[in-house]
Amino acid sequence: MARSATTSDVFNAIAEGHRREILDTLITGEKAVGAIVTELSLSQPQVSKHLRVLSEVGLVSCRAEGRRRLYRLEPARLRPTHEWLAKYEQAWSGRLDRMGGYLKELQEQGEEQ
Amino acid sequence: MARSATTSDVFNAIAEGHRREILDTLITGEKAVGAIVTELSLSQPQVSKHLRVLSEVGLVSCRAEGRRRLYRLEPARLRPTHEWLAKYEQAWSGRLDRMGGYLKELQEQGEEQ
DNA sequence: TTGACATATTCCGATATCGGAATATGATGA
DNA sequence: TCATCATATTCCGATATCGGAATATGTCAA
Repeated sequence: MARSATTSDVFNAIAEGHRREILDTLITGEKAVGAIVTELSLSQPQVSKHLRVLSEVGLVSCRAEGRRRLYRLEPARLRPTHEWLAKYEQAWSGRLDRMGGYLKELQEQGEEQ
Repeated sequence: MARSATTSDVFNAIAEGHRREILDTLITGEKAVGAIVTELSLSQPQVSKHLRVLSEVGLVSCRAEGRRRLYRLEPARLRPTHEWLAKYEQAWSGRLDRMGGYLKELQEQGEEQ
């Protein structure tokens, strides 16, 4: 066996720096491929390939507008990753009153607004 | 050029499932290599190699006790990753009212229970 | 239809990865 | 010292990865 496919899970998808930059770029809203190419100074095929990976993992979605394709962030897909990390937040913030606590926080965050 | 080294940053280090399991295992406290091997049913060299990667990235530290080596979590190293994700939390929790209707859906899911 | 534009795909080479098997290192206790 | 336990390292093969170059697909406008 060898390494697991990047295309199969979010953790691997965001392990790539350029892909993270692309996601960062999409925070402000939908963008065409060309816009990303310009903004990040990457090659067009490079961007298309990264977008494909992000798309397969569900981190972005795409709609066609004329001959352009607009990609949009799907931030909800990052939630499990964020929750995985949240467990450790407890550890570094010093609150060690065990699990259960972080679940409440997540819940509160959801209701918060 | 090819892919960037796993050993060089936290994102790549935690992209591997087994390494995440090892970190999860260490949440409760220091553990010897053998204990991890038993707990996760991985081979000993496999665990040692993953620990090496985690160690090089600073996600774990190590101290010797007799002939055993006790590894300990260094959760602070996860903080930048957590912060990178936190930006997106805004997006899925609905505070970015620039985003469309799917945010409301997520919001409802959060309040739902 | 044709040509220009926007994006996606394919082919490729160099390199990294993971896991297994075997072996090396290192500490302990008899 | 020697045998044993605990861990680390090396060598290896199969496979995935990223980026570049070239090319294919698809859409518009004249």
